[in-house]
Amino acid sequence: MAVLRALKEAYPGARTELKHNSPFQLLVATVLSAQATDRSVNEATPALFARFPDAKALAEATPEEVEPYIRRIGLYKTKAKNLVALAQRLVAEYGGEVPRSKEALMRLPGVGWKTATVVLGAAFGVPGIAVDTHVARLSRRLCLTEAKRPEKIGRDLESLFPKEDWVFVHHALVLHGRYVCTARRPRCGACVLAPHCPSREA
DNA sequence: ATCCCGAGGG
DNA sequence: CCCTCTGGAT
Repeated sequence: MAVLRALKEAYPGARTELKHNSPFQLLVATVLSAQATDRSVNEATPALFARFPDAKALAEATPEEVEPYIRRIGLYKTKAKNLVALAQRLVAEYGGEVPRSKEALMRLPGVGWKTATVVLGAAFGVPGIAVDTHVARLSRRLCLTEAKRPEKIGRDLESLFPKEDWVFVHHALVLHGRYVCTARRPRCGACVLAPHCPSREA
């Protein structure tokens, strides 16, 4: 598929830009990234992970202790409460490790379908195309789907690309959405996908 | 459908 | 000022 070839050339080895040193840290960073820029998350997590390096450390904290580290990310009260509860459940139910099934991940507070799919792919190499605001927007513009629900968009995309490329496609579309096919003023003149895009602007 | 929410861009 | 940012829970 032409879109896949263009993405591979433009974003070779695309992967998450969220700073992390373990599956636990990736899970926390991904929860924090909801409705936030990865930049704001990456500015907060070094200090957060220095103070709470693993699930055990975070499980012993209170939400009020966590809030100052993540306040500038936004939605901080909900996220602080979710992260502490999440860490406590990792310790209580999974020996402090991150579970490797989507069902188990989605039972954790603050973790929905998108976050679970991202963590499985990025941390454990489980194939899947997570659909966030960028992937949804680009899929619409490229007319790769007509669906609106993220799970359905994901299934449509997975039917279009080889399974071994699913995780790459997710990250490449996110990067392309972040830097080129932006929500407000897409830079169609600099877009490697423009030849294949029905929505391109002159 | 609504709420959570700070920060940067246009 | 308004829109957007790798959403999830109610």
